[in-house]
Amino acid sequence: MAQRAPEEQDKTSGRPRDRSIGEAAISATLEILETDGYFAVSVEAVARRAGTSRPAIYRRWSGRASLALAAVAARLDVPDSPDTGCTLCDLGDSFALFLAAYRTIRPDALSALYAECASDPDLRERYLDTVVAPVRCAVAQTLDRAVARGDLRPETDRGLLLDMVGSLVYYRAMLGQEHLSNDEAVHAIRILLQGAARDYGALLAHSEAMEHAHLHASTESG
Amino acid sequence: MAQRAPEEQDKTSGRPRDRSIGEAAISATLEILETDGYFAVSVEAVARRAGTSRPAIYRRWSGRASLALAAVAARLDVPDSPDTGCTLCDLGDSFALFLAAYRTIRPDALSALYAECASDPDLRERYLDTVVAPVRCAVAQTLDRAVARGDLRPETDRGLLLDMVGSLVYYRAMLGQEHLSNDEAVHAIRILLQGAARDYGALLAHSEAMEHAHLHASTESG
Amino acid sequence: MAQRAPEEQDKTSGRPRDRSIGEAAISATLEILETDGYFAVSVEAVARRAGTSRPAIYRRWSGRASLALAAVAARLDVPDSPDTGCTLCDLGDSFALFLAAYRTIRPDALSALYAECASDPDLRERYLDTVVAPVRCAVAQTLDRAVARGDLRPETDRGLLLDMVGSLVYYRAMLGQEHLSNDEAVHAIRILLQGAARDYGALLAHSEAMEHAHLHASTESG
Amino acid sequence: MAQRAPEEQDKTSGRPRDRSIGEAAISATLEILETDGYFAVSVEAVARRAGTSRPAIYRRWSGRASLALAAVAARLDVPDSPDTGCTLCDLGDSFALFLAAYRTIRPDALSALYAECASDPDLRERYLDTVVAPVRCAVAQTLDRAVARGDLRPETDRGLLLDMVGSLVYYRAMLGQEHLSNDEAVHAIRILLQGAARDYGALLAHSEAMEHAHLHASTESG
DNA sequence: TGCTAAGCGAGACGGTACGTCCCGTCTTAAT
DNA sequence: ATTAAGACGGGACGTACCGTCTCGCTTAGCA
Repeated sequence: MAQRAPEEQDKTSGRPRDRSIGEAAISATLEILETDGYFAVSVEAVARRAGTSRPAIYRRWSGRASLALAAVAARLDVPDSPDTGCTLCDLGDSFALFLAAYRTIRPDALSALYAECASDPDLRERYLDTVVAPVRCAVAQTLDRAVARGDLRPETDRGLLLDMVGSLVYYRAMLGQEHLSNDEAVHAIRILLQGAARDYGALLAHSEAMEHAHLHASTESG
Repeated sequence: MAQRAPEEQDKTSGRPRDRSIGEAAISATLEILETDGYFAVSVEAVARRAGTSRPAIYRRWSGRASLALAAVAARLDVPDSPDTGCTLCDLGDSFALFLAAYRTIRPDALSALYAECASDPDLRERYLDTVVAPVRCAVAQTLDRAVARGDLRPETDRGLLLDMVGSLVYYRAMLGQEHLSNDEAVHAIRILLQGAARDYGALLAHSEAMEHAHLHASTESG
Repeated sequence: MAQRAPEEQDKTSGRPRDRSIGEAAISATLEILETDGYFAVSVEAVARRAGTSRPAIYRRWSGRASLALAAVAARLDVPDSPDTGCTLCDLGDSFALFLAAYRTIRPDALSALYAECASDPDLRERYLDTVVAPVRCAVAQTLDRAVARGDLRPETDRGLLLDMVGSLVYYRAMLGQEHLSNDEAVHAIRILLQGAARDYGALLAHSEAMEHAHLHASTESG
Repeated sequence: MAQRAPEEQDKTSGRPRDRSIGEAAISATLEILETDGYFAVSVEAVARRAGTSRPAIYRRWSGRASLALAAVAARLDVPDSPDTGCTLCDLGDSFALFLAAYRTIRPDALSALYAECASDPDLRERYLDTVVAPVRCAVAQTLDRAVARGDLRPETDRGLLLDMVGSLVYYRAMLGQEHLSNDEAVHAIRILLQGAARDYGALLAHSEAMEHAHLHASTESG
């Protein structure tokens, strides 16, 4: 009762699905989501706006939540984890990527969508995989590399640190009137790494050197 | 279109409102919330379980969200901010209080409730005041005292630190399968204060001393 | 699963039914019936054209057949049986009344409606009562009076005679491209009464005398 | 959009149509018609029961009505008009033949089928040709012979008389709980011919003589 | 024998209409 | 004036079935 996503059509016989309907439905959903919020999204309304019929929607998704999730997933650019060699920079870039991704989605849509997904295990998993995981995953890789470089204290609970980064973004993405700003992100990273890094000063120095190198590179290439 | 809370009845004439109906409705709402989750809460269901009629509910609240919010508010014990004189202990206690408070509410109920409140400015404000503010407020006082004692670095962004604490609790309260554990809370505080404290070692020492004093006190009184 | 007709609302409490919706539905049904035929009548289409919703229709009728039957019943003027004292005239008038009544309804609507009613005993009975019975009844009274006057041969099967009159009208009303004409009706009556009357010549004479009387009356009063 | 009957395949190339599919479909239709009535007939149901697919049906008929009509046509034995030389007997035999033919078809099927055919001119014509015409035609021939013999009054409207006979059978075949009985048919003929015959007594006498001859013949041959 | 065209079963398609649920409102009678 | 009762008008639901279409294969008849 959850996915039935368009991409899953591997059937050998039968009339092939009209791809444009699925796309129109996703577009319509995103429009409604942006214009009137999650609760204005209904299979009925989406079908109407997409110029199609309810059954055509139900053939592709199991209901409102599944549809909205697909729409949000289509909107979310899943960012690749940055790898500059500098833990501080990577973390900053990770934050920036998340923020960029979530900024395309109305804050309340996320909470409403999650709320509706929460009661269905399948859907909940898809939500976490689609919306939460990419963010966590990118940060996780960054942290893994930091660990590999020996930048973090050995006793640091990586999972918790992950949550502390992720939760901050989410908190604002879901509850906030506005998303986290870049300045706030930089500040938060400082606090977290001052607490978690083996030698924050060294990281900072490295970062600044990188920045200079980058500036030089930019200057030279420019 | 939002509150119409029971306490607002100032009418001078006519049959007075039966106060027990409001109470029964709140109880019924809490029961349904715990048993079957937020989406099982409907004015219909609450009226039925409270042994009253739908219009009687609508006379007191504007709808499901308003009603559920009132119920959650009734459930949440707003904790007083602890003041032990030790920043580390205070922060730990603050965490513990929030966790205790939120633990009485199903994680998904919070996100669903917020989602529904988000579209109505009045309701949204009430939600933030009722559910979010107490947590933030208690931590804020703790942080203020820490600042007053000179325990934090001067450049620390107190608001951001506040969000980092609050968001962690919320993140887990709303998204998590389970709420934050005490161990995780302790660990998180360590990271945050190692980052934000002027001298984390001193705070730690103070805390341990307090703990010993407390242990002695307990021992002596026991 | 059949009637639930608007007139049956005797409830003591609760919001009273909006009478105009029922009327609009009947009107809409009649319009569709006339314009596009029985098969274009659907609860959906009627609700749309009546500017209301499907449930509002279902609250009043059990479905398409029931609704269409009510509409046809509203259209059919149930004629009073004529009583001129002249069997020939009465029968002629009866025919004319039926024809006038059925002429307001598309021939194919009757057969389609009956076809759909036939499978539901309740509905079938209502159909017979509403559409068929009035016609039969009026003729039956005419024949009864003829019998009372001694105008018919004693061995005549009154029920069969009734069917022979009714069937002729129905046959044309349901199957025919066009309804029975007045001339055909007069001719049919002659055939039937020549066969069934004790003394057809006397009836004819009587009828002509009546006609003259009527003409004189008309002349005198005119 | 109406017939597309199996016999119309004149294509010169390509795989020829599998004749057995058409036959299986007709059989399946008749079975469903008898067992569950007209409304249980659907292209889907027929295809399933005939062990074939929906498109295969649609290749042969335009839809349910067309299919059902073909099935009914296959069932109806078109009776030859009897010619005994006796008007009364011929008419009685004609009635009997119709009744026998229609008795093989559920009364409600006729009205439902006609109702559905009525909206499509092509189909309507086919219905009249297939179901109605044979009956009318056989009676018409009987009446023609009666006219030729001088048995009917010259002023009799032959078409109307035709309708009076046909309508009576139809009326009962379509509307009735049960078909017309033989006794009723005899009685109806008496009424009609008493009205339409030049000399009913002579016809009656002739008929009785025939009957005797027939009895004798039967006796002799038996 | 190989090609071609139309047949075939299978099954999903797009869409209409269905009959139902539940929401939030309104009316009535009674307290 | 407010209560409990309960029906109201209506938005949306999820489903059944319609008639169509696409597929991959089969099957004749023409070349």
